Amino acid sequence: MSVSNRDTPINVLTTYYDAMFAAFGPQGWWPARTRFEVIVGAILTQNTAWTNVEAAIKELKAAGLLRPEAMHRAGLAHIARCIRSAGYFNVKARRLKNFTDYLFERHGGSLDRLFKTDGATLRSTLLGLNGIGPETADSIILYAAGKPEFVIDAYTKRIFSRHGLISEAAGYDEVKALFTGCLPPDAALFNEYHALIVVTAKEFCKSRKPVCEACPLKAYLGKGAKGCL
DNA sequence: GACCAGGCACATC
DNA sequence: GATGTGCATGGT
Repeated sequence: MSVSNRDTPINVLTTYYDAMFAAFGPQGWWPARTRFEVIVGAILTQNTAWTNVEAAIKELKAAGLLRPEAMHRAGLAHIARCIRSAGYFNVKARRLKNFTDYLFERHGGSLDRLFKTDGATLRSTLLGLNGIGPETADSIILYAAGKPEFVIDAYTKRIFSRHGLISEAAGYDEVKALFTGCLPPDAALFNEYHALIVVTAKEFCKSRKPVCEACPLKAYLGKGAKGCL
């Protein structure tokens, strides 16, 4: 199958999905055991490599803080010590606590109760919390609550701007509109699509080569594209 | 030793 | 509204 500039955006997005899925198969994200761990990971991975987040989550687990009530009771300094490896540890400790404070003050500490609200209300609620921006909110809604919000991250912007499908300067909502305007609001589809973008980018987009030979999206780089870098 | 990694809030203009 | 800056560790 080929993609050209004359293709409709929906055809392009479908083709890209198929190519990445053929290369990597179903991802079944998020890489976490519980919904709370998804939320913690979403905050800790802000501007941070996932390997550093994994070490921090391991520390939190060892300290028994990977449960909402335990983290809610814990001191900021204790949390910060545990998440040191994830960087920005003072900022992120505050952000984690902001979330659990809200969860206990408004929902009795119950994620079930928090996630019972509809997607749009949940999103504006999360965005109102200090430390939760668009990407973190959408990650929580999609991967912890299981509701269809498409997640836009640095990988998504990088791949799709390199391929000429969005402007390099496009903002979060603009990029998100490309996906939500073309794809049905299906949480399972959004889950797989974003996960496939991340694994593809991690595998190939860090290469210091103009074109990554084995990249599943290599064939779809436009003729005017400068290459993967 | 520089550069980068699945952001976000806040100050300033 | 757009732009700049602080936050910080660990891998390449």
